[in-house]
Amino acid sequence: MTTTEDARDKVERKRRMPRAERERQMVAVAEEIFAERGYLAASMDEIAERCGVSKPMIYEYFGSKEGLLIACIRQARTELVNSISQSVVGAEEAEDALRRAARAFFEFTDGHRRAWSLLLINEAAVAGPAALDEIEAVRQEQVELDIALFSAFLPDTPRRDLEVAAQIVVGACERLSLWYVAQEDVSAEEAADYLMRMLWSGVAAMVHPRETPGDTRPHG
Amino acid sequence: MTTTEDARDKVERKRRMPRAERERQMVAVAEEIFAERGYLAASMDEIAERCGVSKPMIYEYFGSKEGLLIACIRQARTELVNSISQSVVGAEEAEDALRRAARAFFEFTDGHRRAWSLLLINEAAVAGPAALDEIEAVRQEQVELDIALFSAFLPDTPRRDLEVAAQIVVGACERLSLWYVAQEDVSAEEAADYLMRMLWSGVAAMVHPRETPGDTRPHG
DNA sequence: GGAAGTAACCTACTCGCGGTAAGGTTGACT
DNA sequence: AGTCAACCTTACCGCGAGTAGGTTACTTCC
Repeated sequence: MTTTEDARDKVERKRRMPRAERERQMVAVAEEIFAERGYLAASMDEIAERCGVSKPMIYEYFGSKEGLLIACIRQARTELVNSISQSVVGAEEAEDALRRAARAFFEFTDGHRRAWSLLLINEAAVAGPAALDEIEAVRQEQVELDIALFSAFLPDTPRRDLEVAAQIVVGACERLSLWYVAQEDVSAEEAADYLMRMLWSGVAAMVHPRETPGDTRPHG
Repeated sequence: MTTTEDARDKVERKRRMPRAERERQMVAVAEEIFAERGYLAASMDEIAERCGVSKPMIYEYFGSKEGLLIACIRQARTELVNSISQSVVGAEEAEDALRRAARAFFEFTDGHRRAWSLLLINEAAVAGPAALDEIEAVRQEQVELDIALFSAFLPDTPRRDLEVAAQIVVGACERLSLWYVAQEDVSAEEAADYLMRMLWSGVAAMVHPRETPGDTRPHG
């Protein structure tokens, strides 16, 4: 019969796909369902069904529910890193670079809420240690990025001071992003400005501790 | 038979307990198992067994696994709030109060790791929206505490500025606490000093924005 | 065109765990 | 002694993660 299928011309339903393409689709669908129902409430059967495929296919490609989550996290991480990396090219001093990076970060969290919710550790620890490690790796990457950024523009500063500054910046960004997406009248740029107003003087003071009045430094 | 039981004199095993006491025991055991295995891997049967009781008792008292988790979170929250509240009595200016609060916070996260791991949202979002709300309530309480602390010592500052400052402080504390417990040669006091060095000048500048050179405030 | 090989896919199952129904035991108070 | 309530148990259900084993369709080579 020439008409190989009957009503199957309906926008290419039930197509067979090569592995790479199917994997991409599965990750996209999973990201959506994880974000919408939460990791626990999301069922593998539902994800499979929305892919137009049966459950064992997902296990074939990703091994486990946690494996699928990790794939989603990895993708979100890549997107985030790309956004931030692109935002800092062209910056000529540390302050400018940090402001740009912060702005890109806030824009990302606002625009890619699904992806961001996966990175928020919210849905991770549930799945086992591997997913948690994956999330911590994302944060550590942020920290390293900040350290690189500081030390590139402001050398000869103790590693530990850089690390502390970076940890604080990352923590502040994370919390501030949650606050800012809840406010309707605050833009990513304003959020970044708030952050810089609060943090930059401290970063600068820590990084080259000169001419800081009323400075009560800890010990050494 | 006078010997009502045989080998039951072994440190009061299988005693009957009044509800309040049993509930306390269950929360203590659950906190331990949640922290040690993670929420998902922790089984209600195991918790029941370690309590020397059968599973339906837990459901009788806490309704669900999530309910038990929430009870644990509430208790950890109470302990944390008590620690911080006590630490700030006697402070006479905002800077001192914030430093004491930060120090108490770091000491708590180091000393009560089990309790703290529950508050770290790590184990929460898994359980459903209620547990997540419970965790967010803890953070919001921290934020309110900071706002109260700032505004008590430094009045006539826009509410929004206080809120931003508080969010940043909370985020920074959270991240810094994770960093500091991993370092063996950093005390809670030093961590608090780091925090103050990085943040205080920004907080002070935001709270009364005078004589801040190069100040590019956002918009209004 | 057809056999052979392989990549994509499915049906039908097991099993562990959260949650529950229905009933048993113990002690306090009359 | 009898009763009532609080404490506690055994024995089950259903759902969803994960799997064993077979089927379909596309490519390749003659």
